Amino acid sequence: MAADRTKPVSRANVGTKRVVDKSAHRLALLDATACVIAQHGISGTTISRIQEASGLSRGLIHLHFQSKDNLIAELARHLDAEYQSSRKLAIADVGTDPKARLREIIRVEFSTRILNPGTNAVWMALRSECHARREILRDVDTRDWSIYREIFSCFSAMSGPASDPVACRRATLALMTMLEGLFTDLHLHPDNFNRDEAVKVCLFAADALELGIRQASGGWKEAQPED
Amino acid sequence: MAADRTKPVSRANVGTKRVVDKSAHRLALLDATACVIAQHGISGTTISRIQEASGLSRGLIHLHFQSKDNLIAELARHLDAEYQSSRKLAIADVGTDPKARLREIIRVEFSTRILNPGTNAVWMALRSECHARREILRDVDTRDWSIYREIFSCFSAMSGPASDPVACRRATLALMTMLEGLFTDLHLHPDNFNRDEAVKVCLFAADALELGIRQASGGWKEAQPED
DNA sequence: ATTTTTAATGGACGATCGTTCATTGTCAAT
DNA sequence: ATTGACAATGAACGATCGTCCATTAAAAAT
Repeated sequence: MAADRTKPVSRANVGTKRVVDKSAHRLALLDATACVIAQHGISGTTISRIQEASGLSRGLIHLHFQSKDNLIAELARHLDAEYQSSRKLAIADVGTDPKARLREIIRVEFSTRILNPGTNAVWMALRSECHARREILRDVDTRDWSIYREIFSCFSAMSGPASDPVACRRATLALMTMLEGLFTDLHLHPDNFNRDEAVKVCLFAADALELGIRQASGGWKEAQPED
Repeated sequence: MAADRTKPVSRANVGTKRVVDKSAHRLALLDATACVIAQHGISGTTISRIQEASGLSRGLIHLHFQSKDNLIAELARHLDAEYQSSRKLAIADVGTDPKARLREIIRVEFSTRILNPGTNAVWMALRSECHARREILRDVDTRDWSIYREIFSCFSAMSGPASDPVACRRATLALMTMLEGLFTDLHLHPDNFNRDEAVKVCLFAADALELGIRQASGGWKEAQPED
């Protein structure tokens, strides 16, 4: 038994029950914070309310996160990471057909996993404060520009080899900002918002934008070779 | 002179120098509040900071507005009224040609009078809190749906008499949500944002959406009668 | 010239804010 | 069984919050 002493004890407690509980508390606090922000707005978000919503003790908040500001910054990081992984997982096994890919990219953005009134309200709140809290800017930045490259390549591929890159760029920005605007709509009208109709609006716009790219790329004759 | 006594004194002091000063202070406070929100976020907006930004006395805030919450609600009303009147004035003398009208509607939304980083940040902040502050919901609601009717009628007229109303509706929503999304972009990237390019993206999308409506309305033959 | 009315001031109030820290509870190692 | 390490607690702190109100200043009415 004394031989164990030679071990550096290695700090590798990771995996014990304790550690699990700790990270569970961490998640519970992040979740509670999100709930409070969604319900009371960022200006009504206080440590007391977060404590109440989480059911955990007051001091725990400063044990896991050092300050309230840091808690909010970590929430931004957490939400961004969750959004990114959810999205990438959801579109991982879609084929290479650009039209099908674009449809799926749009559909996924409106899936309940990614877009729901609660989470969306938190995104809006964090974004509105991005200048007062510089550290969250990267995490709330239009949900990452990786989606830009994906949509751009879809439009490029859909519109044929001679597609005008400027037109593709504008179509991509148009669709991306549409998604943003629809999220705002959901935030303002959580009860009236119709997911299916929102998807249809996007799909209609995607088709229209493809037509726009084709026209901008000059001529219609060779524009529909494989349709 | 004594005869004046018979007058009910009529409380019609409106127009005196006093009243003018009063409303000037009111505007100064609203402006200062907007600046503080834009700079510090809604969670960093305090009476002290508003006082400091306005240069007026502390008690004045509660003299003009009864409470901080009411001050913010009045700011929402004020900004909405200013946006509405600016917009209507700007597109008042545009002709009836639907394409020209639509172009002007878009152009006006990105005019510095209506869209600037400071005001836009306040819109974002107020919107994010619309559920915690129900009284401002009407004023921050996607900048009024009057713009919906205008864009819809433009698309309808542009796409010919047989245009599919469902397609027109979707195109209108697409363009409106694009505007929303571009405002979010300006908020997140006030330095990178390019007004002219934003307008071009919208105009490109408007053209594309017109094509989309035409296609959805069935056939191309009679769709371009006057083009 | 005097009174009345109203705008404006800013010090002070209690409440609540975010944070700290001495203490307690709970496992793992000995 | 005892010890050491760390998670967890919540009472208490000073700071700042939004608000109130006694007081002053200034204009209007007499």
